[in-house]
Amino acid sequence: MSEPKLRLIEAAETLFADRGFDTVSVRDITKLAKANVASINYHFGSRDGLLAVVLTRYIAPVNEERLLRLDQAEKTHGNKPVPLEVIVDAFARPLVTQVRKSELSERLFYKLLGRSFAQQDETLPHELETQFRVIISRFIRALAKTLPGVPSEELIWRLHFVAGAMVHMLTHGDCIQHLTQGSSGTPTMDTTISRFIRFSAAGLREGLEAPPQETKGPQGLLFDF
Amino acid sequence: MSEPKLRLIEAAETLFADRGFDTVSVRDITKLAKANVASINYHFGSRDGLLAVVLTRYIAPVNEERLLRLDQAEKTHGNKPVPLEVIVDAFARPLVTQVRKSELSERLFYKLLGRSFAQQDETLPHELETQFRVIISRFIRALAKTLPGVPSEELIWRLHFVAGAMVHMLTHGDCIQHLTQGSSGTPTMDTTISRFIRFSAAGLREGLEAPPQETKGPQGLLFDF
DNA sequence: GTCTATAAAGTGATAGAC
DNA sequence: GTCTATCACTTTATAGAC
Repeated sequence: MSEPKLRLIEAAETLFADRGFDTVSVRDITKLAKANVASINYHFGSRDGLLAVVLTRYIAPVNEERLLRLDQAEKTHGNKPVPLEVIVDAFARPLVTQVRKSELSERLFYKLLGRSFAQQDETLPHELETQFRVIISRFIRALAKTLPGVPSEELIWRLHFVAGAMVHMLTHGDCIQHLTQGSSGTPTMDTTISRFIRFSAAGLREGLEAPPQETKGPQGLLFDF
Repeated sequence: MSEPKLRLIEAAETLFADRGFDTVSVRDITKLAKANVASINYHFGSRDGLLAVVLTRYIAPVNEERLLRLDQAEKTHGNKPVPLEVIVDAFARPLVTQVRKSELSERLFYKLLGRSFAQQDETLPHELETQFRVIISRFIRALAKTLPGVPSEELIWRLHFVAGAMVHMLTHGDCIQHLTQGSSGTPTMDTTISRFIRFSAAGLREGLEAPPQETKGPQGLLFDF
């Protein structure tokens, strides 16, 4: 990847994260990247071409890592169901690991991904739409194994509630952090994700009796939230 | 309110709900409303003036009803803590009651409110920003009474997870409904809200032991989810 | 209140020189 | 690959006739 091309991508990421995908112009991006106005069309064909690159760049690795972690968790647990906390962890943890591989600040990275996950219209590259379908069906399958009594329609809704909570955490995280700050120093995304996992797992588990002693083994051990 | 002015508002609601707040032009709106291009500036001063009206029109009543329902619930429960399901119901149920008072279709109404709740930048009218702050602190207070062991920082995050799940339910409800449909007829928003309430209450309750007999009275009775 | 015409600025994209 | 100049179009807003 040529250096100016990368500069355009990074400028676009910054502006899209900050102001949304619709209100940033080609001129805004080229100005921030100190490139000339024609460069976006030269390198990406169009503004939409650049947007597709930006949308895909971090989400694709996150989605890959989600599937990898879920596979790994299922291998670890043999034919026993994977604990809900582990499933949600596989869903959310890749955000934290991928932010470290990026050049963006934590704040911008999370905003960008939050906006991308919330995206629904035809702007979304076909590749990502497919990925999301795979992710959903794959995680639903894992959830169904852990929660055999819950109908799949119910599971689908619950997974989307989890996804919604995650998107909101990403897009509003800085405001919320600002609201709560002062009480206990600077919370990092790690503690936030822990909160998120505990909340989501409890919501997913809803309706089940508190795990009695005999099922506590597979569900409660080896897990330190 | 003059009739053409109302037509402009309703056209704007339809288009904003469908395509978002940024990509709809004054011309799109006046065309759909069969009004003159200058009419928006005449009636609302500017495009932003109309947007502020649209944003406030349904959210303000929803927020008022939220507070009313929560007050009512606390009165009903005397000095006992309000069950989590009742608190979440007060938070979400106004969506269903207000959709009936609107002229919009259910689908558009929910999309519009979802987009409005997700809004965060300076576009948000100052009045709404204040309302949201009141709502959050009021519901946090109620939650703190029901969950005395949970630190307020944790409660704030959990309430925002609930809000995020709600926004996602509103904005993606039609897609999700489409995904799950076929298995059990046409789910209405009422059943979806029930799912949402059960999920959210369980997430909020996380960490507490399953309510033993002596606390089951105030928490479990008179409630039919 | 309604309408046309138009101002003033911004938009994405491209031709063509270097 | 880079850059300027420019095209064709859209944007919000407004002046001024009716």
